[in-house]
Amino acid sequence: MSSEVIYNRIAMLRAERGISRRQLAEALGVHYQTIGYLERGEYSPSLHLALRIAEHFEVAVEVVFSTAPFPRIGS
Amino acid sequence: MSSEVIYNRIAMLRAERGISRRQLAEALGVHYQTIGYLERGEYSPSLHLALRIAEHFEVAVEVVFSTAPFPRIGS
DNA sequence: CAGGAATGTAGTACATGTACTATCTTTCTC
DNA sequence: GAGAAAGATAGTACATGTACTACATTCCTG
Repeated sequence: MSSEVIYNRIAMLRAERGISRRQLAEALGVHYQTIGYLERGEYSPSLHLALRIAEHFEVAVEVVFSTAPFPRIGS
Repeated sequence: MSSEVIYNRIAMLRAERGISRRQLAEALGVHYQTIGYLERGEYSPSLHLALRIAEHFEVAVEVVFSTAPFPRIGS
Protein backbone atom coordinates (compact mmCIF):
# COMPACT_ATOMS: atom_id res chain seq x y z
CA MET A 1 0.00 0.00 0.00
CA SER A 2 2.47 2.55 -1.17
CA SER A 3 -0.51 3.89 -3.03
CA GLU A 4 -0.55 7.62 -2.46
CA VAL A 5 -0.41 9.67 -5.63
CA ILE A 6 2.84 11.22 -6.76
CA TYR A 7 2.72 14.18 -9.08
CA ASN A 8 5.38 14.75 -11.70
CA ARG A 9 6.47 17.30 -14.24
CA ILE A 10 8.00 14.97 -16.78
CA ALA A 11 5.78 16.19 -19.61
CA MET A 12 6.63 19.80 -18.82
CA LEU A 13 10.35 19.17 -18.63
CA ARG A 14 10.12 17.24 -21.85
CA ALA A 15 8.18 20.03 -23.55
CA GLU A 16 10.67 22.57 -22.30
CA ARG A 17 13.51 20.64 -23.88
CA GLY A 18 11.49 19.78 -26.97
CA ILE A 19 12.01 16.03 -26.86
CA SER A 20 9.50 13.27 -27.47
CA ARG A 21 8.61 10.46 -25.12
CA ARG A 22 10.46 8.03 -27.30
CA GLN A 23 13.57 10.13 -27.20
CA LEU A 24 13.41 10.45 -23.44
CA ALA A 25 12.73 6.75 -23.04
CA GLU A 26 15.68 5.93 -25.23
CA ALA A 27 17.96 8.26 -23.30
CA LEU A 28 16.86 6.62 -20.07
CA GLY A 29 16.95 3.09 -21.36
CA VAL A 30 13.29 2.33 -20.64
CA HIS A 31 10.35 1.42 -22.80
CA TYR A 32 8.61 4.43 -24.36
CA GLN A 33 5.27 3.33 -22.95
CA THR A 34 6.74 3.57 -19.47
CA ILE A 35 7.16 7.32 -19.93
CA GLY A 36 3.55 7.52 -21.06
CA TYR A 37 2.36 5.69 -17.97
CA LEU A 38 4.34 8.04 -15.75
CA GLU A 39 3.13 11.22 -17.48
CA ARG A 40 -0.48 10.07 -17.30
CA GLY A 41 0.01 9.23 -13.61
CA GLU A 42 -0.98 5.60 -14.06
CA TYR A 43 1.80 4.76 -11.68
CA SER A 44 4.92 6.34 -10.27
CA PRO A 45 8.43 5.22 -11.17
CA SER A 46 10.83 3.22 -9.08
CA LEU A 47 13.34 5.27 -7.14
CA HIS A 48 16.02 4.15 -9.52
CA LEU A 49 14.16 5.46 -12.52
CA ALA A 50 13.21 8.66 -10.69
CA LEU A 51 16.85 9.35 -9.89
CA ARG A 52 17.80 8.78 -13.50
CA ILE A 53 15.04 11.06 -14.77
CA ALA A 54 16.09 13.87 -12.43
CA GLU A 55 19.70 13.34 -13.40
CA HIS A 56 18.81 13.44 -17.07
CA PHE A 57 17.08 16.79 -16.68
CA GLU A 58 19.84 17.97 -14.35
CA VAL A 59 17.48 18.86 -11.53
CA ALA A 60 16.76 17.57 -8.04
CA VAL A 61 14.27 14.74 -7.64
CA GLU A 62 11.89 17.09 -5.83
CA VAL A 63 11.80 19.32 -8.91
CA VAL A 64 10.33 16.50 -10.96
CA PHE A 65 8.34 14.56 -8.37
CA SER A 66 6.23 15.59 -5.43
CA THR A 67 3.60 14.20 -3.13
CA ALA A 68 1.74 17.52 -3.55
CA PRO A 69 0.46 18.90 -6.88
CA PHE A 70 2.74 21.34 -8.64
CA PRO A 71 1.47 24.92 -8.95
CA ARG A 72 0.29 26.11 -12.34
CA ILE A 73 2.62 28.24 -14.38
CA GLY A 74 1.17 31.63 -13.43
CA SER A 75 2.08 30.90 -9.80
CA MET B 1 15.00 -4.67 -14.87
CA SER B 2 15.22 -1.62 -12.72
CA SER B 3 17.91 -3.62 -11.03
CA GLU B 4 20.86 -1.30 -10.60
CA VAL B 5 21.95 -0.84 -7.01
CA ILE B 6 20.93 2.25 -5.09
CA TYR B 7 22.97 3.29 -2.10
CA ASN B 8 21.40 4.94 0.92
CA ARG B 9 22.34 6.60 4.16
CA ILE B 10 19.29 5.68 6.17
CA ALA B 11 21.28 3.93 8.87
CA MET B 12 23.59 6.94 9.20
CA LEU B 13 20.78 9.44 9.38
CA ARG B 14 19.06 7.25 11.89
CA ALA B 15 22.22 6.96 13.99
CA GLU B 16 22.73 10.69 13.81
CA ARG B 17 19.25 11.28 15.20
CA GLY B 18 19.51 8.40 17.64
CA ILE B 19 16.33 6.61 16.60
CA SER B 20 15.74 2.91 16.11
CA ARG B 21 14.45 1.22 12.99
CA ARG B 22 11.16 0.62 14.68
CA GLN B 23 10.80 4.27 15.58
CA LEU B 24 11.59 5.34 12.05
CA ALA B 25 9.23 2.77 10.59
CA GLU B 26 6.48 3.93 12.88
CA ALA B 27 7.05 7.58 11.96
CA LEU B 28 6.88 6.64 8.28
CA GLY B 29 3.97 4.26 8.60
CA VAL B 30 5.80 1.24 7.22
CA HIS B 31 6.73 -2.13 8.64
CA TYR B 32 9.94 -2.09 10.68
CA GLN B 33 11.38 -4.91 8.60
CA THR B 34 11.05 -2.70 5.54
CA ILE B 35 13.61 -0.31 7.03
CA GLY B 36 15.89 -3.26 7.66
CA TYR B 37 15.63 -4.39 4.07
CA LEU B 38 16.45 -0.90 2.86
CA GLU B 39 19.42 -0.43 5.16
CA ARG B 40 20.84 -3.81 4.20
CA GLY B 41 20.38 -2.92 0.53
CA GLU B 42 18.16 -5.92 -0.15
CA TYR B 43 16.05 -3.65 -2.26
CA SER B 44 15.44 0.03 -2.75
CA PRO B 45 12.26 1.80 -1.74
CA SER B 46 9.47 3.01 -3.95
CA LEU B 47 9.67 6.65 -4.93
CA HIS B 48 6.83 7.40 -2.60
CA LEU B 49 8.64 5.95 0.39
CA ALA B 50 11.91 7.59 -0.65
CA LEU B 51 10.22 10.98 -0.74
CA ARG B 52 8.73 10.42 2.68
CA ILE B 53 12.07 9.31 4.13
CA ALA B 54 13.85 12.39 2.78
CA GLU B 55 11.03 14.57 4.06
CA HIS B 56 11.22 12.97 7.48
CA PHE B 57 14.93 13.72 7.75
CA GLU B 58 14.37 17.15 6.21
CA VAL B 59 16.89 16.64 3.44
CA ALA B 60 16.79 16.26 -0.34
CA VAL B 61 16.27 12.81 -1.80
CA GLU B 62 19.78 12.86 -3.20
CA VAL B 63 21.16 13.28 0.31
CA VAL B 64 19.69 9.95 1.33
CA PHE B 65 19.79 7.98 -1.93
CA SER B 66 22.29 7.78 -4.75
CA THR B 67 23.18 5.56 -7.66
CA ALA B 68 26.83 5.99 -6.63
CA PRO B 69 28.27 4.94 -3.27
CA PHE B 70 28.49 7.64 -0.63
CA PRO B 71 31.99 8.69 0.45
CA ARG B 72 33.22 7.60 3.84
CA ILE B 73 33.11 10.07 6.66
CA GLY B 74 36.72 11.26 6.46
CA SER B 75 36.02 12.44 2.87
C1' DC C 1 -4.53 11.34 -50.21
C1' DA C 2 -0.37 8.62 -48.25
C1' DG C 3 2.70 8.27 -44.76
C1' DG C 4 5.03 9.29 -40.60
C1' DA C 5 5.46 11.04 -35.84
C1' DA C 6 3.54 11.51 -31.31
C1' DT C 7 0.38 9.93 -28.19
C1' DG C 8 -3.33 6.96 -26.03
C1' DT C 9 -5.51 2.40 -24.94
C1' DA C 10 -5.50 -2.47 -23.94
C1' DG C 11 -3.68 -6.60 -22.39
C1' DT C 12 -0.04 -10.20 -20.92
C1' DA C 13 3.96 -11.47 -18.32
C1' DC C 14 7.42 -11.05 -14.93
C1' DA C 15 10.37 -8.71 -11.30
C1' DT C 16 10.40 -6.02 -7.22
C1' DG C 17 8.54 -3.57 -2.97
C1' DT C 18 5.95 -4.01 1.22
C1' DA C 19 3.41 -6.32 4.99
C1' DC C 20 3.50 -9.70 8.13
C1' DT C 21 4.84 -13.63 11.23
C1' DA C 22 8.19 -16.32 13.43
C1' DT C 23 12.61 -17.44 15.12
C1' DC C 24 17.62 -16.27 16.33
C1' DT C 25 21.68 -13.34 18.08
C1' DT C 26 23.61 -10.00 20.50
C1' DT C 27 23.87 -6.52 23.80
C1' DC C 28 22.34 -4.00 27.71
C1' DT C 29 20.48 -3.67 32.30
C1' DC C 30 18.48 -5.16 36.52
C1' DG D 1 20.73 -15.37 35.05
C1' DA D 2 16.22 -13.14 33.23
C1' DG D 3 14.27 -10.03 30.37
C1' DA D 4 14.03 -6.28 27.09
C1' DA D 5 15.61 -3.94 22.93
C1' DA D 6 17.80 -3.88 18.45
C1' DG D 7 18.82 -6.14 14.68
C1' DA D 8 19.15 -10.36 11.23
C1' DT D 9 17.18 -14.26 8.65
C1' DA D 10 13.57 -16.80 6.43
C1' DG D 11 9.38 -17.45 4.23
C1' DT D 12 4.51 -16.35 2.34
C1' DA D 13 1.33 -13.28 0.08
C1' DC D 14 -0.07 -9.49 -2.60
C1' DA D 15 0.28 -4.87 -5.08
C1' DT D 16 2.87 -2.19 -8.26
C1' DG D 17 6.49 -1.10 -11.88
C1' DT D 18 8.36 -2.25 -16.30
C1' DA D 19 8.70 -4.55 -20.85
C1' DC D 20 6.49 -5.61 -24.74
C1' DT D 21 3.09 -6.08 -28.62
C1' DA D 22 -0.69 -4.48 -31.16
C1' DC D 23 -3.86 -1.16 -32.66
C1' DA D 24 -6.34 3.55 -32.68
C1' DT D 25 -6.12 8.52 -33.01
C1' DT D 26 -4.54 12.97 -34.17
C1' DC D 27 -1.71 16.07 -36.48
C1' DC D 28 1.71 17.41 -39.82
C1' DT D 29 3.79 17.34 -44.32
C1' DG D 30 4.90 15.98 -48.99
